Amino acid sequence: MFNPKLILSENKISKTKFRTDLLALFYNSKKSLSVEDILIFFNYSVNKATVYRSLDSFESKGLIHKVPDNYNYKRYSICKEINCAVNSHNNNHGHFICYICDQTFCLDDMPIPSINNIKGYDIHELNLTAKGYCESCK
Amino acid sequence: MFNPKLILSENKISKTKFRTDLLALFYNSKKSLSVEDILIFFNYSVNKATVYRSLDSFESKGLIHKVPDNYNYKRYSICKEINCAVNSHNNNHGHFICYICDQTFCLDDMPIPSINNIKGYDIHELNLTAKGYCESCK
DNA sequence: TTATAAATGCAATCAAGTTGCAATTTTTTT
DNA sequence: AAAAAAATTGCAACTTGATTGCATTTATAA
Repeated sequence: MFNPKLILSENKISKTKFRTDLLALFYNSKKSLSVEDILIFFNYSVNKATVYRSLDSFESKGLIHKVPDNYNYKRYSICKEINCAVNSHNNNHGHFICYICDQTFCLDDMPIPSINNIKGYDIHELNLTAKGYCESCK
Repeated sequence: MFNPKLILSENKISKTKFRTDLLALFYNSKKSLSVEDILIFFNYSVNKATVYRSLDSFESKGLIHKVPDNYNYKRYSICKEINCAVNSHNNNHGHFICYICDQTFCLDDMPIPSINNIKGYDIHELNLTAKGYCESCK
């Protein structure tokens, strides 16, 4: 079981009501979350600057990671990977974006090909994004 | 050999001086082009709205395609793929973004794994973006 | 050549995201 | 537990890539 307050403590983030609830939201959500998603969830009772700053904070502590978004908005998922740490996310999984609901899903078990070099490019990162119809929309 | 004016004609795009030059620029450039790149090339003698509208026009006719950009700016490459057509780009190749120069390159011969289905997702598109050091920057 | 359509420049506008700052809340120190 | 220090919040202003309306110009079709 996860304990949002404990996790915030361990990461030296102040346990305000909003940040505790936001982290719990991430843990309970199977979906990734955009800033708009979060504002809607909290009924716009929180300022957008606060949301952006909380997300920055969570991300820099390795609690959440950025995921690709259909419209290039900021969008995050909880970090499930054990190897995630401050500024060193194990983001070595693919993502899936649905044509219909625009939702982004982490494909934790999608195999990422290991290519280090092609045509002289020195490859250090490889991101795979699939698009199509998700389970609920197909 | 390519003939910008012919290509514009074939695609029912008016052969203005700017659009002809812009298409030639894309054909002659090994690199992808951002709006800023284009404005610099034309010494800011053209309005940015014109640039955006020209790019939209070229893209919708399948002459250029959007490529990923390090800063999420709009960035395009010439379509080399034979199968590219109006609103149906054969964008089935990888892209490489350089850590240093932020340039985006098309990896035409990068193998894209063919995955159609994973965990119940109905996959129609697969995009691979590599990052690292390009030939000039490593 | 004339009329019809497309492209251009300019300025205003839009929207996601950021920043400065004072006020509030949390955490640490005494 | 109270005081001091640090972190968080709300608000409004701002930044910036991109878009839009509209009058003017240029290109294409008749």
